[in-house]
Amino acid sequence: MSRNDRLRLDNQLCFALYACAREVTKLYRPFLDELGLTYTQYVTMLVLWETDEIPVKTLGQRLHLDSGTLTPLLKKLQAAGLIIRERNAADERSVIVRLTEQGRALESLVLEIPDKVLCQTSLPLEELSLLREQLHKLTETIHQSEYSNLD
Amino acid sequence: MSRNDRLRLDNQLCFALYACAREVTKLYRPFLDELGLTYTQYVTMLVLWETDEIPVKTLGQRLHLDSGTLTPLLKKLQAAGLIIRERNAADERSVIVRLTEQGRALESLVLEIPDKVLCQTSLPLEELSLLREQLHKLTETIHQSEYSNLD
DNA sequence: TAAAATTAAATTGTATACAATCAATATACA
DNA sequence: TGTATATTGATTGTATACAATTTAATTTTA
Repeated sequence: MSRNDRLRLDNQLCFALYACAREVTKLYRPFLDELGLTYTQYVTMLVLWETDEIPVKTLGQRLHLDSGTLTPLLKKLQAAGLIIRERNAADERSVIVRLTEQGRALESLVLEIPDKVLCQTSLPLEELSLLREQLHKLTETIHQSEYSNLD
Repeated sequence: MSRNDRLRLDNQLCFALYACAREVTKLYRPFLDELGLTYTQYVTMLVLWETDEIPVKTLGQRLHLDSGTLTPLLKKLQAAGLIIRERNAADERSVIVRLTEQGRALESLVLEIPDKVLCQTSLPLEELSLLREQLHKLTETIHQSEYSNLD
């Protein structure tokens, strides 16, 4: 690749990711708006539906988000009646997030959303699945290299 | 895929994109910090190095960003002396963004960054290139479907 | 075991994102 | 021509992201 081409926006993997992530997120918005959830709140709920009673720390590791993002977001979910936050009695430094009945019930209203969104991409399921695996791999590799940089 | 699996975070293409995009962006931060640029400011500069003297509107289409994001960002780039913003004399509704000498000079300091970042992903170039193409395709498909929804 | 180091959240400050609205300008067309 | 419509940026308000710092609790260690 020539010196010039290397900086072309369309040759940047980072920009392809950045733009694509935002476009896909936009597809979720109309569905999530109906439920009063933002996209980040939605993925947070996905984790909680998988693993209830989880420390903020673990939630952050799962979502690649820190407390600066999660604390205000979780306060909003709590204000909406979907979760409860309480200190871990065994270790008061830790805050445990727990679903309310209402929070648990919301899962059934969300079940169809991923399919509806994927349909709009009009790509074969297999291709989407492959893409997802490649992204996981890349994310993991980067994450590993970040940890190894802590030496 | 079972009813349960469909909502698993790790099965969501959207989350794979969302997390991966943020991880890759983080790889740029140390390099961009040295130059006093944020990631969004960096991709904005990439467009300007390709196409100088561009309306805000076109810049937004290229970056998939609207004026709510671009206006304050461009004011910061102007304050940093990298660009000039001026109304188009031929159409006063439009604002033209133009590089300063300093803005143009910055390109040479950025040339090596993409390679340095990609190295850290330790993926074969060919694989990265394929991934980029798939993302472009997906982004375009979504974008098209958004336009067709305007009926 | 008391001081030092570590850990987990919360807080603070800066910079996006983006929907919704507004204001200025330009265009269409009756 | 004169007005309705459309276009372009700017503004406002809400919600992330994330670095850096602070606070409180726990663990390590001299």
